[in-house]
Amino acid sequence: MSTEISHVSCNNCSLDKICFPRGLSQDEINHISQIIKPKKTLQKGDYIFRENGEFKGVLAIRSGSSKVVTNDHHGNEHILNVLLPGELLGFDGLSDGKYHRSAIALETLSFCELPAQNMNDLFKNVPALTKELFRHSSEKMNLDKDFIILSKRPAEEKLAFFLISLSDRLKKRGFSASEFTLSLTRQEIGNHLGLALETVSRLFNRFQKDDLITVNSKQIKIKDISKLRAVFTFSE
Amino acid sequence: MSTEISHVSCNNCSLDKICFPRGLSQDEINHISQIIKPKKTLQKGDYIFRENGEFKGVLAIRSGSSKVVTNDHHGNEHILNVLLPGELLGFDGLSDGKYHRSAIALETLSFCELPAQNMNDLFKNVPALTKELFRHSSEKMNLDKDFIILSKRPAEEKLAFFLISLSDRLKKRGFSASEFTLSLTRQEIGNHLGLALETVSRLFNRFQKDDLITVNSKQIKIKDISKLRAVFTFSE
DNA sequence: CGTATTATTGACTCCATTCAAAGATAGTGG
DNA sequence: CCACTATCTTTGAATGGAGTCAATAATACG
Repeated sequence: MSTEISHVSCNNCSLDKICFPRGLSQDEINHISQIIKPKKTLQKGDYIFRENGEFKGVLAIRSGSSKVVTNDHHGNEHILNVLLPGELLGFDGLSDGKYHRSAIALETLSFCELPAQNMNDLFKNVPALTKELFRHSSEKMNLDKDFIILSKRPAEEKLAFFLISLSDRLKKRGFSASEFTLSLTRQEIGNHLGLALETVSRLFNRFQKDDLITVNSKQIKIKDISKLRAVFTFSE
Repeated sequence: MSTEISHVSCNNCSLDKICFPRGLSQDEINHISQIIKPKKTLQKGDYIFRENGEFKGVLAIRSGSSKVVTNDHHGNEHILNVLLPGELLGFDGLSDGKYHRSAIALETLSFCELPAQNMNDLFKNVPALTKELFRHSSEKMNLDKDFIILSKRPAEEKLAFFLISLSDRLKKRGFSASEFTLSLTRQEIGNHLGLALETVSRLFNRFQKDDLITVNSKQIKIKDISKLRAVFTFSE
C-alpha cells in the first residue's frame, strides 16, 4: 500500500487513454505503474533531456508542454515538435543509447519516465506494451511524414496546419479547441515551420483580417475552424 | 533439410550486417530465418505494398531499389525515400494495421518479409529482435529528422546531400561510392527534395561546371566528394 | 523508325526572406 | 510600484532564390 503511493499510478491519470497505458489490460497497467517513475516537475527553459545525453528511457508529458529541438552542424536550432500532455518522447534514443534531440519545457511541466533499464524486462513480460510502443513510434513516423509534406507547401498552409494541429490535440486532451495560448514566440513558430518570424507575424495578421482567427499577442482564438482547415486542405 | 531450402537463409546473405539479422546471435538468426518469407521478385513500377493496404509485415530490400511514396489530399505524389538493399520498410504499418505509404520498385527488385502474424511470437521469443526493430525504427526517425532539417536549406544543399547520402549508402553495401546510376528521373529527384525538375537539372549542370561531379543523363560520377560534402556542411 | 517521355536552357515572375526601424510587452531591480 | 532594459512583435521596402512557362533537344521505348 505505502509503496504504491510513492509511484505515479497510471490508473487515476486522466491521460490513460492516450499515454503509456493505452491499449493495455488492467493487469498490465498495474504492472507498468510499478515501473514508471514518479513525475518530475521542471520550470520553463529546463531540459527534460539533452541531445547526445545518455538515453534514460521513454518519457511522457504529464502536464505543461515541451519543444523538441535539435542542432544542425551550423549550430542552428531546429524546433522539430511541440508536445502536449500524454504525448511520448525519447524514442530516438532507442537507436544507440543516446538522445538525438533535446526536449525543453515551454512552461512549468511534469513528466513520467519509463526507464531504459526496465525496457528489456517489459518487452518480455508485457508484450502488449511492446506492441503499443511500436504503435506510438509508428504514429510518430506518420506525423513526421505529414510534416515533410507540409514543408513543401506555401507559408499560409504551414501556419494553418500548425494551428489546426494544436487545436485538435488540445481538444483531445479536454482543453478548448478554439481558444488557447501559444507557448512559442513568432521566432520559434517560424523556426518550426521553416518561415521567417516576420512571415508568421504577417500571416497572423492576414488570418485575422480574413476572420479566421483573432490574435492578441500569444492568445489565439479560432473564429472559423472549417475555413482555417480549408486553407491547407483545399488550396491548389 | 528440404524445408530449409525453401526458406531464405539470413545466414548466407551478404546483407546480414545491416538487415534483419543485425545484432542477433546465431541461434536467433536461425530462428528468424525460419520465419522470414522467401524473397519475391518484382519488376520496375511494381508495388511492394500500397498505402492503405493491409499491413503484411516489415520488409527488407534484398536487391534492387525502391521508392517510398505517399499521396497528399491534393492527389500529389511525394517521394519520401529511396531504399537500397538491406534497408527495411513498412514500420509505419505498425500503428494501425495498414500501410501509410506505398513502396514501388525502381528496377527489378527482390525482398524478404517478416510477416505481421509472427510478430507477437517473435517479440516474446526473440527479445533481441524486438530491440533491433526498435533500433531500426529509431534510426528511421533520425533520418527523417535530418531530412526535415534539409527541407529548410537551399536547393544546392538538398541535392548535394542527396548525392552524398546515396554514395555513402551504396559504399556500405559494397557498391562504388563514386560512380552510380540514378534510378530516379529529374522530376522524381525534384519531387523528393522539394525542388522543380528544372532546378535539379540546372544544379547538376552547376555541380559539373564546378568539377564536383560528372553527369551523363542518369550516370553520376563524383569527382570531388569532400568538396561536394562541403556544399551542405559549410554553407552559411 | 517514329512516338513518348525525359532533360536542358532561357526568360520572366513571385513568394518569402532580409534589412530596417518603430512599437509593444514582459521582466528586473531600485 | 514604477522605471529601465531586454525581448518580442509589427510593418514597410527592397531583394533574391527558386518556381513557372515555354521551346528545343536528347533519350528511351514499342
